Amino acid sequence: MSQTDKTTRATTIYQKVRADIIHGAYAPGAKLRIDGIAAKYDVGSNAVREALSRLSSERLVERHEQRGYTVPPVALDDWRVLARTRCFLEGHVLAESMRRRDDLWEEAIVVAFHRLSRVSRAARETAREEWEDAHRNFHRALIANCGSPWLIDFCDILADHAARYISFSNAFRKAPRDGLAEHEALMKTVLNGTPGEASDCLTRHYTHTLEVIEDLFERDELAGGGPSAGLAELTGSIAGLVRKD
Amino acid sequence: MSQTDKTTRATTIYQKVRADIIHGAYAPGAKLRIDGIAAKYDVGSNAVREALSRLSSERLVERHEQRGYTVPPVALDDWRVLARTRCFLEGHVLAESMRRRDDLWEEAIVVAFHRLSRVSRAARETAREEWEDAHRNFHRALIANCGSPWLIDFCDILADHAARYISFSNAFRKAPRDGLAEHEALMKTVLNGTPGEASDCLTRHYTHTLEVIEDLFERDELAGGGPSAGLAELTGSIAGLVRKD
DNA sequence: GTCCAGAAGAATCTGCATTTTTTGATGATG
DNA sequence: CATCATCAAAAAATGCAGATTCTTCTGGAC
Repeated sequence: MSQTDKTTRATTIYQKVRADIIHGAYAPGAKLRIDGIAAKYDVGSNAVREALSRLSSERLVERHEQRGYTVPPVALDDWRVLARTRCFLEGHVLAESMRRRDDLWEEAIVVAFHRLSRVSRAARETAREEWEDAHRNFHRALIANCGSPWLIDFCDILADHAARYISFSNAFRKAPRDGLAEHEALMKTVLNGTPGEASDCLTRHYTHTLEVIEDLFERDELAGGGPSAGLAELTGSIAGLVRKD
Repeated sequence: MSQTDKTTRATTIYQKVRADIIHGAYAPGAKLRIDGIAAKYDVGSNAVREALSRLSSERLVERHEQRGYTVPPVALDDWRVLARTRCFLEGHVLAESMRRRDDLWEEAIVVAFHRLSRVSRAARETAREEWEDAHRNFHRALIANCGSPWLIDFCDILADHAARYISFSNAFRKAPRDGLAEHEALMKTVLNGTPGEASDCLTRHYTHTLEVIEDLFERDELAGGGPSAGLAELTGSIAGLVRKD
Protein backbone atom coordinates (compact mmCIF):
# COMPACT_ATOMS: atom_id res chain seq x y z
CA MET A 1 0.00 0.00 0.00
CA SER A 2 1.29 3.41 -0.88
CA GLN A 3 -0.37 5.32 1.93
CA THR A 4 1.11 4.03 5.13
CA ASP A 5 -0.51 6.57 7.42
CA LYS A 6 -3.80 7.22 9.03
CA THR A 7 -6.09 4.91 7.14
CA THR A 8 -6.48 1.24 7.73
CA ARG A 9 -6.13 -1.29 4.93
CA ALA A 10 -9.81 -2.04 4.95
CA THR A 11 -10.68 1.62 4.49
CA THR A 12 -8.28 1.99 1.61
CA ILE A 13 -9.78 -0.98 -0.18
CA TYR A 14 -13.24 0.27 0.63
CA GLN A 15 -12.54 3.57 -1.09
CA LYS A 16 -10.93 1.96 -4.12
CA VAL A 17 -13.62 -0.61 -4.72
CA ARG A 18 -16.27 2.00 -4.15
CA ALA A 19 -14.74 4.28 -6.73
CA ASP A 20 -14.35 1.38 -9.14
CA ILE A 21 -17.99 0.45 -8.85
CA ILE A 22 -19.25 4.00 -9.19
CA HIS A 23 -17.06 4.54 -12.22
CA GLY A 24 -18.29 1.37 -13.84
CA ALA A 25 -15.02 -0.54 -13.69
CA TYR A 26 -16.99 -3.68 -12.88
CA ALA A 27 -19.88 -4.85 -15.00
CA PRO A 28 -23.29 -4.85 -13.32
CA GLY A 29 -24.01 -8.28 -11.91
CA ALA A 30 -20.34 -9.26 -11.93
CA LYS A 31 -19.06 -11.36 -9.11
CA LEU A 32 -16.58 -9.75 -6.77
CA ARG A 33 -14.21 -12.52 -5.74
CA ILE A 34 -12.58 -11.80 -2.43
CA ASP A 35 -9.30 -13.48 -3.28
CA GLY A 36 -9.20 -11.75 -6.63
CA ILE A 37 -9.55 -8.29 -5.15
CA ALA A 38 -7.14 -9.18 -2.35
CA ALA A 39 -4.54 -10.20 -4.92
CA LYS A 40 -5.22 -7.17 -7.11
CA TYR A 41 -4.56 -4.73 -4.29
CA ASP A 42 -2.05 -6.92 -2.48
CA VAL A 43 -3.79 -7.18 0.89
CA GLY A 44 -5.24 -9.96 3.01
CA SER A 45 -8.70 -11.26 2.37
CA ASN A 46 -9.92 -9.83 5.65
CA ALA A 47 -9.51 -6.27 4.52
CA VAL A 48 -11.44 -7.00 1.35
CA ARG A 49 -14.16 -8.71 3.29
CA GLU A 50 -14.60 -5.74 5.55
CA ALA A 51 -14.60 -3.33 2.63
CA LEU A 52 -17.28 -5.27 0.78
CA SER A 53 -19.24 -5.62 3.95
CA ARG A 54 -19.35 -1.85 4.33
CA LEU A 55 -20.22 -1.30 0.71
CA SER A 56 -23.12 -3.69 0.95
CA SER A 57 -24.73 -1.50 3.59
CA GLU A 58 -24.88 1.32 1.06
CA ARG A 59 -26.15 -1.14 -1.53
CA LEU A 60 -23.15 -0.46 -3.73
CA VAL A 61 -22.52 -4.19 -3.69
CA GLU A 62 -24.97 -6.99 -3.13
CA ARG A 63 -24.32 -9.45 -0.38
CA HIS A 64 -25.21 -13.11 -0.85
CA GLU A 65 -24.83 -15.10 2.30
CA GLN A 66 -22.01 -17.62 1.85
CA ARG A 67 -21.92 -16.97 -1.86
CA GLY A 68 -19.96 -13.79 -1.91
CA TYR A 69 -20.65 -10.38 -3.31
CA THR A 70 -21.79 -9.07 -6.68
CA VAL A 71 -22.06 -5.69 -8.35
CA PRO A 72 -25.68 -4.53 -8.31
CA PRO A 73 -27.57 -4.93 -11.58
CA VAL A 74 -28.55 -2.00 -13.74
CA ALA A 75 -32.07 -1.68 -15.06
CA LEU A 76 -34.27 0.97 -16.56
CA ASP A 77 -36.94 0.61 -13.90
CA ASP A 78 -34.39 0.85 -11.12
CA TRP A 79 -32.94 3.94 -12.71
CA ARG A 80 -36.34 5.60 -12.89
CA VAL A 81 -37.07 4.89 -9.26
CA LEU A 82 -33.65 6.09 -8.24
CA ALA A 83 -33.92 9.32 -10.22
CA ARG A 84 -37.42 10.09 -9.00
CA THR A 85 -36.53 9.35 -5.43
CA ARG A 86 -33.68 11.74 -5.81
CA CYS A 87 -35.90 14.47 -7.22
CA PHE A 88 -38.35 14.10 -4.40
CA LEU A 89 -35.87 13.89 -1.56
CA GLU A 90 -33.26 16.36 -2.64
CA GLY A 91 -35.93 18.79 -3.80
CA HIS A 92 -37.50 18.89 -0.38
CA VAL A 93 -34.18 18.99 1.39
CA LEU A 94 -33.06 21.90 -0.75
CA ALA A 95 -36.24 23.81 -0.01
CA GLU A 96 -35.80 23.21 3.69
CA SER A 97 -32.20 24.33 3.44
CA MET A 98 -33.40 27.60 1.92
CA ARG A 99 -36.01 28.19 4.58
CA ARG A 100 -33.20 28.11 7.13
CA ARG A 101 -31.06 30.34 4.97
CA ASP A 102 -27.99 31.93 6.60
CA ASP A 103 -24.85 33.71 5.48
CA LEU A 104 -22.37 30.93 5.92
CA TRP A 105 -24.50 28.62 3.85
CA GLU A 106 -24.89 31.13 1.02
CA GLU A 107 -21.19 31.84 0.95
CA ALA A 108 -20.30 28.16 0.86
CA ILE A 109 -22.54 27.75 -2.18
CA VAL A 110 -20.87 30.61 -3.98
CA VAL A 111 -17.45 29.15 -3.29
CA ALA A 112 -18.52 25.67 -4.36
CA PHE A 113 -19.87 27.04 -7.61
CA HIS A 114 -16.73 29.02 -8.23
CA ARG A 115 -14.64 25.89 -7.87
CA LEU A 116 -16.96 23.97 -10.15
CA SER A 117 -16.67 26.65 -12.82
CA ARG A 118 -12.86 26.56 -12.60
CA VAL A 119 -12.76 22.82 -13.09
CA SER A 120 -15.32 22.94 -15.87
CA ARG A 121 -12.97 24.99 -17.97
CA ALA A 122 -10.10 22.56 -17.49
CA ALA A 123 -9.50 19.78 -19.97
CA ARG A 124 -12.20 17.18 -19.58
CA GLU A 125 -10.06 14.09 -19.74
CA THR A 126 -7.39 15.17 -17.32
CA ALA A 127 -9.76 16.49 -14.68
CA ARG A 128 -12.66 14.09 -14.74
CA GLU A 129 -12.24 13.11 -11.12
CA GLU A 130 -11.75 16.67 -10.02
CA TRP A 131 -14.88 17.75 -11.82
CA GLU A 132 -16.86 14.97 -10.18
CA ASP A 133 -15.65 16.04 -6.77
CA ALA A 134 -16.45 19.67 -7.42
CA HIS A 135 -19.85 18.77 -8.80
CA ARG A 136 -20.65 16.62 -5.82
CA ASN A 137 -19.51 19.32 -3.45
CA PHE A 138 -21.68 21.91 -5.13
CA HIS A 139 -24.80 19.82 -4.73
CA ARG A 140 -23.85 19.00 -1.19
CA ALA A 141 -23.42 22.67 -0.39
CA LEU A 142 -26.94 23.39 -1.59
CA ILE A 143 -28.55 21.02 0.86
CA ALA A 144 -26.07 21.36 3.71
CA ASN A 145 -28.32 23.70 5.66
CA CYS A 146 -31.38 21.49 5.89
CA GLY A 147 -30.77 20.70 9.55
CA SER A 148 -30.85 16.93 9.28
CA PRO A 149 -27.64 14.95 8.89
CA TRP A 150 -29.86 11.98 8.12
CA LEU A 151 -31.30 13.51 5.00
CA ILE A 152 -27.93 14.73 3.82
CA ASP A 153 -26.64 11.21 4.23
CA PHE A 154 -29.54 9.73 2.30
CA CYS A 155 -29.04 12.19 -0.53
CA ASP A 156 -25.39 11.22 -0.63
CA ILE A 157 -26.21 7.55 -1.00
CA LEU A 158 -28.59 8.27 -3.83
CA ALA A 159 -26.00 10.48 -5.48
CA ASP A 160 -23.48 7.64 -5.42
CA HIS A 161 -25.86 5.34 -7.19
CA ALA A 162 -26.85 7.96 -9.71
CA ALA A 163 -23.18 8.55 -10.39
CA ARG A 164 -22.82 4.91 -11.36
CA TYR A 165 -25.59 5.15 -13.94
CA ILE A 166 -24.12 8.38 -15.24
CA SER A 167 -20.73 6.70 -15.58
CA PHE A 168 -22.22 3.95 -17.70
CA SER A 169 -24.08 6.44 -19.82
CA ASN A 170 -20.96 8.50 -20.40
CA ALA A 171 -19.36 5.49 -22.02
CA PHE A 172 -21.93 5.76 -24.81
CA ARG A 173 -21.90 9.46 -25.42
CA LYS A 174 -19.24 11.48 -27.15
CA ALA A 175 -19.63 14.65 -25.09
CA PRO A 176 -21.08 14.37 -21.62
CA ARG A 177 -22.81 17.61 -20.86
CA ASP A 178 -20.95 19.98 -18.68
CA GLY A 179 -24.00 21.79 -17.45
CA LEU A 180 -22.24 24.78 -15.97
CA ALA A 181 -25.00 27.07 -17.18
CA GLU A 182 -27.60 24.80 -15.60
CA HIS A 183 -25.71 24.86 -12.33
CA GLU A 184 -25.39 28.62 -12.46
CA ALA A 185 -29.11 29.01 -12.99
CA LEU A 186 -29.72 26.62 -10.13
CA MET A 187 -27.46 28.60 -7.83
CA LYS A 188 -29.14 31.87 -8.70
CA THR A 189 -32.57 30.45 -8.03
CA VAL A 190 -31.38 29.04 -4.73
CA LEU A 191 -29.89 32.36 -3.66
CA ASN A 192 -32.61 34.67 -4.97
CA GLY A 193 -35.73 32.63 -5.60
CA THR A 194 -38.31 30.90 -3.46
CA PRO A 195 -37.83 27.38 -2.08
CA GLY A 196 -40.49 26.12 -4.46
CA GLU A 197 -38.78 27.61 -7.50
CA ALA A 198 -35.42 26.19 -6.52
CA SER A 199 -36.88 22.78 -5.83
CA ASP A 200 -38.48 22.80 -9.28
CA CYS A 201 -35.23 23.89 -10.84
CA LEU A 202 -33.34 21.05 -9.19
CA THR A 203 -36.02 18.60 -10.23
CA ARG A 204 -35.72 19.75 -13.83
CA HIS A 205 -31.97 19.35 -13.60
CA TYR A 206 -32.28 15.75 -12.44
CA THR A 207 -35.17 14.98 -14.73
CA HIS A 208 -33.02 15.97 -17.65
CA THR A 209 -30.41 13.43 -16.58
CA LEU A 210 -33.17 10.89 -16.07
CA GLU A 211 -34.42 11.30 -19.60
CA VAL A 212 -31.03 11.23 -21.23
CA ILE A 213 -30.28 7.87 -19.67
CA GLU A 214 -33.81 6.60 -20.27
CA ASP A 215 -33.23 7.28 -23.96
CA LEU A 216 -30.00 5.31 -23.92
CA PHE A 217 -31.76 2.34 -22.39
CA GLU A 218 -34.62 2.46 -24.82
CA ARG A 219 -32.51 2.95 -27.88
CA ASP A 220 -30.36 -0.02 -26.94
CA GLU A 221 -33.32 -2.20 -26.25
CA LEU A 222 -34.89 -1.31 -29.58
CA ALA A 223 -31.80 -1.41 -31.79
CA GLY A 224 -29.92 -4.17 -30.03
CA GLY A 225 -26.70 -2.16 -29.81
CA GLY A 226 -24.21 -0.93 -32.37
CA PRO A 227 -20.47 -1.55 -32.57
CA SER A 228 -19.96 -1.23 -28.83
CA ALA A 229 -21.92 -2.99 -26.12
CA GLY A 230 -24.96 -1.01 -25.03
CA LEU A 231 -26.74 -0.66 -21.74
CA ALA A 232 -29.25 -3.26 -22.83
CA GLU A 233 -26.41 -5.68 -23.31
CA LEU A 234 -25.13 -4.91 -19.83
CA THR A 235 -28.51 -5.67 -18.34
CA GLY A 236 -28.76 -8.71 -20.55
CA SER A 237 -25.50 -10.06 -19.24
CA ILE A 238 -26.95 -9.76 -15.78
CA ALA A 239 -29.82 -12.02 -16.61
CA GLY A 240 -27.36 -14.82 -17.21
CA LEU A 241 -25.72 -14.28 -13.86
CA VAL A 242 -28.82 -13.85 -11.79
CA ARG A 243 -29.65 -16.86 -9.71
CA LYS A 244 -33.06 -18.26 -9.01
CA ASP A 245 -32.99 -17.46 -5.28
CA MET B 1 -23.64 -21.18 17.95
CA SER B 2 -27.05 -22.68 18.27
CA GLN B 3 -28.24 -22.05 14.73
CA THR B 4 -26.04 -24.08 12.49
CA ASP B 5 -27.94 -23.39 9.31
CA LYS B 6 -28.33 -20.70 6.76
CA THR B 7 -26.80 -17.72 8.53
CA THR B 8 -23.15 -17.00 8.83
CA ARG B 9 -21.52 -16.29 12.17
CA ALA B 10 -20.99 -12.67 11.31
CA THR B 11 -24.66 -12.23 10.52
CA THR B 12 -25.71 -13.84 13.76
CA ILE B 13 -23.49 -11.52 15.76
CA TYR B 14 -24.69 -8.60 13.68
CA GLN B 15 -28.28 -9.31 14.59
CA LYS B 16 -27.53 -9.83 18.26
CA VAL B 17 -25.44 -6.72 18.72
CA ARG B 18 -27.93 -4.74 16.72
CA ALA B 19 -30.78 -5.86 18.94
CA ASP B 20 -28.71 -5.16 22.03
CA ILE B 21 -27.97 -1.63 20.95
CA ILE B 22 -31.54 -0.87 19.97
CA HIS B 23 -32.79 -2.24 23.26
CA GLY B 24 -30.35 -0.17 25.21
CA ALA B 25 -28.25 -3.05 26.53
CA TYR B 26 -25.17 -0.91 26.05
CA ALA B 27 -24.86 2.58 27.48
CA PRO B 28 -24.59 5.38 24.93
CA GLY B 29 -20.97 6.22 24.33
CA ALA B 30 -19.78 2.89 25.69
CA LYS B 31 -16.85 1.23 24.02
CA LEU B 32 -17.55 -1.99 22.16
CA ARG B 33 -14.48 -4.11 22.67
CA ILE B 34 -14.06 -6.65 19.91
CA ASP B 35 -12.53 -9.33 22.07
CA GLY B 36 -15.15 -8.79 24.72
CA ILE B 37 -18.02 -9.34 22.33
CA ALA B 38 -16.20 -12.24 20.72
CA ALA B 39 -15.82 -13.91 24.09
CA LYS B 40 -19.40 -13.14 25.11
CA TYR B 41 -20.83 -14.85 22.07
CA ASP B 42 -18.05 -17.40 21.70
CA VAL B 43 -16.91 -16.58 18.18
CA GLY B 44 -13.73 -15.34 16.59
CA SER B 45 -12.92 -11.68 16.50
CA ASN B 46 -13.36 -11.52 12.75
CA ALA B 47 -17.05 -12.20 12.92
CA VAL B 48 -17.44 -9.42 15.47
CA ARG B 49 -15.40 -7.11 13.32
CA GLU B 50 -17.62 -7.67 10.35
CA ALA B 51 -20.77 -7.28 12.41
CA LEU B 52 -19.64 -3.95 13.83
CA SER B 53 -18.51 -2.86 10.44
CA ARG B 54 -21.97 -3.41 9.05
CA LEU B 55 -23.63 -1.72 11.98
CA SER B 56 -21.49 1.34 11.54
CA SER B 57 -22.90 1.86 8.07
CA GLU B 58 -26.34 2.22 9.61
CA ARG B 59 -24.86 4.49 12.26
CA LEU B 60 -25.95 2.11 14.98
CA VAL B 61 -22.34 2.06 16.12
CA GLU B 62 -19.67 4.66 15.63
CA ARG B 63 -16.49 3.67 13.92
CA HIS B 64 -13.19 5.20 15.05
CA GLU B 65 -10.34 4.32 12.78
CA GLN B 66 -7.89 2.13 14.66
CA ARG B 67 -9.58 2.90 17.93
CA GLY B 68 -12.50 0.56 17.72
CA TYR B 69 -16.19 1.09 17.94
CA THR B 70 -18.50 2.87 20.36
CA VAL B 71 -22.23 3.05 20.93
CA PRO B 72 -23.57 6.32 19.55
CA PRO B 73 -24.31 9.04 22.09
CA VAL B 74 -27.78 10.09 23.03
CA ALA B 75 -28.72 13.76 23.13
CA LEU B 76 -31.85 15.85 23.17
CA ASP B 77 -30.91 17.75 20.03
CA ASP B 78 -30.15 14.55 18.16
CA TRP B 79 -33.47 13.13 19.23
CA ARG B 80 -35.34 16.18 17.99
CA VAL B 81 -33.64 16.04 14.60
CA LEU B 82 -34.26 12.32 14.34
CA ALA B 83 -37.93 12.62 15.24
CA ARG B 84 -38.55 15.53 12.91
CA THR B 85 -36.73 13.86 10.06
CA ARG B 86 -38.93 10.88 10.62
CA CYS B 87 -42.11 12.95 10.57
CA PHE B 88 -41.08 14.61 7.36
CA LEU B 89 -39.88 11.55 5.51
CA GLU B 90 -42.38 8.96 6.62
CA GLY B 91 -45.22 11.46 6.29
CA HIS B 92 -44.42 12.06 2.64
CA VAL B 93 -43.77 8.41 1.96
CA LEU B 94 -47.09 7.47 3.50
CA ALA B 95 -48.93 10.03 1.39
CA GLU B 96 -47.24 8.71 -1.73
CA SER B 97 -48.15 5.19 -0.74
CA MET B 98 -51.79 6.24 -0.53
CA ARG B 99 -51.75 7.96 -3.91
CA ARG B 100 -50.75 4.62 -5.42
CA ARG B 101 -53.34 2.79 -3.39
CA ASP B 102 -54.18 -0.78 -4.41
CA ASP B 103 -55.99 -3.73 -2.92
CA LEU B 104 -53.03 -5.81 -1.86
CA TRP B 105 -51.59 -2.90 0.01
CA GLU B 106 -54.84 -2.16 1.86
CA GLU B 107 -55.28 -5.78 2.82
CA ALA B 108 -51.73 -6.06 4.11
CA ILE B 109 -52.38 -3.06 6.36
CA VAL B 110 -55.53 -4.62 7.76
CA VAL B 111 -53.68 -7.85 8.50
CA ALA B 112 -50.75 -6.05 10.09
CA PHE B 113 -53.12 -4.11 12.33
CA HIS B 114 -54.95 -7.24 13.30
CA ARG B 115 -51.73 -8.86 14.39
CA LEU B 116 -50.71 -5.78 16.31
CA SER B 117 -54.02 -5.75 18.15
CA ARG B 118 -53.61 -9.42 19.10
CA VAL B 119 -50.19 -8.84 20.55
CA SER B 120 -51.30 -5.68 22.32
CA ARG B 121 -53.72 -7.69 24.40
CA ALA B 122 -51.05 -10.18 25.44
CA ALA B 123 -49.06 -9.69 28.60
CA ARG B 124 -46.67 -6.82 28.12
CA GLU B 125 -43.61 -8.37 29.70
CA THR B 126 -43.74 -11.72 27.98
CA ALA B 127 -44.42 -10.36 24.52
CA ARG B 128 -42.34 -7.21 24.36
CA GLU B 129 -40.33 -8.40 21.40
CA GLU B 130 -43.38 -9.70 19.60
CA TRP B 131 -45.14 -6.39 20.07
CA GLU B 132 -42.14 -4.51 18.70
CA ASP B 133 -42.08 -6.72 15.63
CA ALA B 134 -45.79 -6.32 15.05
CA HIS B 135 -45.57 -2.58 15.57
CA ARG B 136 -42.69 -2.27 13.16
CA ASN B 137 -44.49 -4.38 10.60
CA PHE B 138 -47.61 -2.26 10.86
CA HIS B 139 -45.72 0.92 10.12
CA ARG B 140 -43.83 -0.79 7.35
CA ALA B 141 -47.08 -1.94 5.78
CA LEU B 142 -48.34 1.63 5.67
CA ILE B 143 -45.46 2.88 3.56
CA ALA B 144 -44.82 -0.29 1.57
CA ASN B 145 -46.63 1.01 -1.48
CA CYS B 146 -44.65 4.21 -2.01
CA GLY B 147 -42.81 2.77 -4.99
CA SER B 148 -39.28 3.49 -3.78
CA PRO B 149 -37.29 0.81 -1.98
CA TRP B 150 -34.85 3.57 -1.14
CA LEU B 151 -37.31 5.53 0.91
CA ILE B 152 -38.59 2.43 2.66
CA ASP B 153 -35.02 1.63 3.58
CA PHE B 154 -34.37 5.10 4.90
CA CYS B 155 -37.51 4.99 7.01
CA ASP B 156 -36.35 1.69 8.42
CA ILE B 157 -33.01 3.11 9.47
CA LEU B 158 -34.69 6.02 11.19
CA ALA B 159 -37.10 3.65 12.90
CA ASP B 160 -34.20 1.65 14.33
CA HIS B 161 -32.69 4.72 15.85
CA ALA B 162 -35.99 5.94 17.20
CA ALA B 163 -36.49 2.52 18.75
CA ARG B 164 -33.30 2.98 20.70
CA TYR B 165 -34.47 6.26 22.19
CA ILE B 166 -37.82 4.71 22.98
CA SER B 167 -36.08 1.81 24.72
CA PHE B 168 -34.19 4.19 26.95
CA SER B 169 -37.31 6.15 27.71
CA ASN B 170 -39.24 3.00 28.60
CA ALA B 171 -36.74 2.34 31.36
CA PHE B 172 -37.98 5.48 33.11
CA ARG B 173 -41.68 5.08 32.72
CA LYS B 174 -43.95 2.69 34.56
CA ALA B 175 -46.38 2.06 31.72
CA PRO B 176 -45.21 2.59 28.17
CA ARG B 177 -48.19 3.57 26.12
CA ASP B 178 -49.70 0.86 24.05
CA GLY B 179 -51.26 3.19 21.54
CA LEU B 180 -53.55 0.68 19.91
CA ALA B 181 -56.29 3.30 19.65
CA GLU B 182 -53.83 5.69 18.02
CA HIS B 183 -52.82 3.03 15.55
CA GLU B 184 -56.41 2.20 14.78
CA ALA B 185 -57.19 5.83 14.09
CA LEU B 186 -54.13 6.03 11.89
CA MET B 187 -55.17 2.98 9.93
CA LYS B 188 -58.67 4.31 9.37
CA THR B 189 -57.35 7.62 8.13
CA VAL B 190 -54.97 5.85 5.79
CA LEU B 191 -57.71 3.65 4.40
CA ASN B 192 -60.48 6.23 4.20
CA GLY B 193 -58.95 9.69 4.39
CA THR B 194 -56.84 11.83 2.11
CA PRO B 195 -53.05 11.55 1.90
CA GLY B 196 -52.73 14.90 3.65
CA GLU B 197 -54.89 13.83 6.56
CA ALA B 198 -53.03 10.57 7.01
CA SER B 199 -49.68 12.29 6.83
CA ASP B 200 -50.81 14.72 9.53
CA CYS B 201 -52.09 11.87 11.63
CA LEU B 202 -48.77 10.06 11.40
CA THR B 203 -46.91 13.25 12.22
CA ARG B 204 -49.05 13.73 15.33
CA HIS B 205 -48.35 10.14 16.32
CA TYR B 206 -44.60 10.66 16.10
CA THR B 207 -44.72 14.14 17.56
CA HIS B 208 -46.37 12.70 20.62
CA THR B 209 -43.45 10.31 21.06
CA LEU B 210 -41.07 13.18 20.43
CA GLU B 211 -42.59 15.24 23.22
CA VAL B 212 -42.77 12.44 25.74
CA ILE B 213 -39.05 11.81 25.40
CA GLU B 214 -38.26 15.52 25.26
CA ASP B 215 -39.94 15.82 28.64
CA LEU B 216 -37.85 13.03 30.06
CA PHE B 217 -34.68 14.74 28.92
CA GLU B 218 -35.69 18.09 30.30
CA ARG B 219 -36.91 16.80 33.60
CA ASP B 220 -33.67 14.93 34.14
CA GLU B 221 -31.56 17.86 33.24
CA LEU B 222 -33.41 20.13 35.63
CA ALA B 223 -33.78 17.77 38.59
CA GLY B 224 -30.50 15.92 38.26
CA GLY B 225 -32.17 12.53 38.44
CA GLY B 226 -33.94 10.64 41.17
CA PRO B 227 -33.17 7.21 42.61
CA SER B 228 -32.39 5.70 39.22
CA ALA B 229 -30.05 7.10 36.62
CA GLY B 230 -31.84 9.42 34.20
CA LEU B 231 -31.30 10.21 30.58
CA ALA B 232 -29.31 13.27 31.53
CA GLU B 233 -26.97 11.03 33.46
CA LEU B 234 -26.58 8.81 30.44
CA THR B 235 -25.64 11.74 28.29
CA GLY B 236 -23.41 13.00 31.06
CA SER B 237 -21.55 9.73 31.18
CA ILE B 238 -20.86 10.14 27.51
CA ALA B 239 -19.11 13.44 28.05
CA GLY B 240 -16.49 11.63 30.06
CA LEU B 241 -15.88 9.13 27.31
CA VAL B 242 -15.81 11.51 24.41
CA ARG B 243 -12.37 12.21 23.13
CA LYS B 244 -10.99 15.50 21.94
CA ASP B 245 -10.68 14.48 18.29
C1' DG C 1 -33.18 -35.09 -19.21
C1' DT C 2 -32.58 -35.85 -14.11
C1' DC C 3 -30.11 -37.21 -10.34
C1' DC C 4 -26.23 -38.12 -7.54
C1' DA C 5 -21.22 -38.68 -6.02
C1' DG C 6 -16.90 -36.42 -5.78
C1' DA C 7 -13.61 -32.83 -7.02
C1' DA C 8 -12.62 -28.07 -7.32
C1' DG C 9 -13.41 -23.45 -6.11
C1' DA C 10 -14.70 -19.95 -2.96
C1' DA C 11 -16.29 -18.01 1.32
C1' DT C 12 -15.92 -18.30 6.18
C1' DC C 13 -13.65 -19.09 10.52
C1' DT C 14 -9.78 -19.53 13.83
C1' DG C 15 -5.61 -18.43 16.14
C1' DC C 16 -1.72 -16.03 16.26
C1' DA C 17 1.56 -12.15 14.68
C1' DT C 18 1.92 -7.25 13.98
C1' DT C 19 0.90 -2.48 14.60
C1' DT C 20 -1.30 1.21 16.97
C1' DT C 21 -3.30 3.36 20.85
C1' DT C 22 -3.79 3.90 25.67
C1' DT C 23 -2.11 3.80 30.27
C1' DG C 24 0.80 4.80 33.98
C1' DA C 25 5.07 5.83 36.00
C1' DT C 26 9.08 8.69 36.16
C1' DG C 27 11.47 12.77 36.22
C1' DA C 28 12.18 17.64 34.65
C1' DT C 29 10.48 22.30 34.91
C1' DG C 30 7.98 26.50 36.39
C1' DC D 1 3.54 21.55 44.73
C1' DA D 2 1.51 21.34 40.32
C1' DT D 3 2.10 20.76 35.38
C1' DC D 4 4.02 18.84 31.52
C1' DA D 5 6.85 15.78 28.60
C1' DT D 6 8.80 11.25 27.79
C1' DC D 7 8.89 6.57 27.46
C1' DA D 8 8.01 1.69 28.51
C1' DA D 9 4.36 -1.71 29.42
C1' DA D 10 -0.23 -3.23 28.57
C1' DA D 11 -4.32 -3.38 25.98
C1' DA D 12 -6.66 -3.28 21.90
C1' DA D 13 -7.28 -3.09 16.94
C1' DT D 14 -5.60 -4.71 12.58
C1' DG D 15 -3.54 -8.08 9.46
C1' DC D 16 -2.23 -12.68 7.85
C1' DA D 17 -2.07 -17.71 6.58
C1' DG D 18 -3.91 -21.89 6.91
C1' DA D 19 -7.91 -24.94 8.31
C1' DT D 20 -12.74 -25.60 7.71
C1' DT D 21 -17.24 -25.37 5.63
C1' DC D 22 -20.23 -24.39 2.05
C1' DT D 23 -21.25 -23.88 -2.92
C1' DT D 24 -20.52 -24.85 -7.62
C1' DC D 25 -18.93 -27.57 -11.25
C1' DT D 26 -18.09 -32.08 -13.57
C1' DG D 27 -18.85 -36.60 -15.15
C1' DG D 28 -21.31 -40.66 -15.18
C1' DA D 29 -25.39 -43.69 -14.11
C1' DC D 30 -30.19 -44.25 -14.66
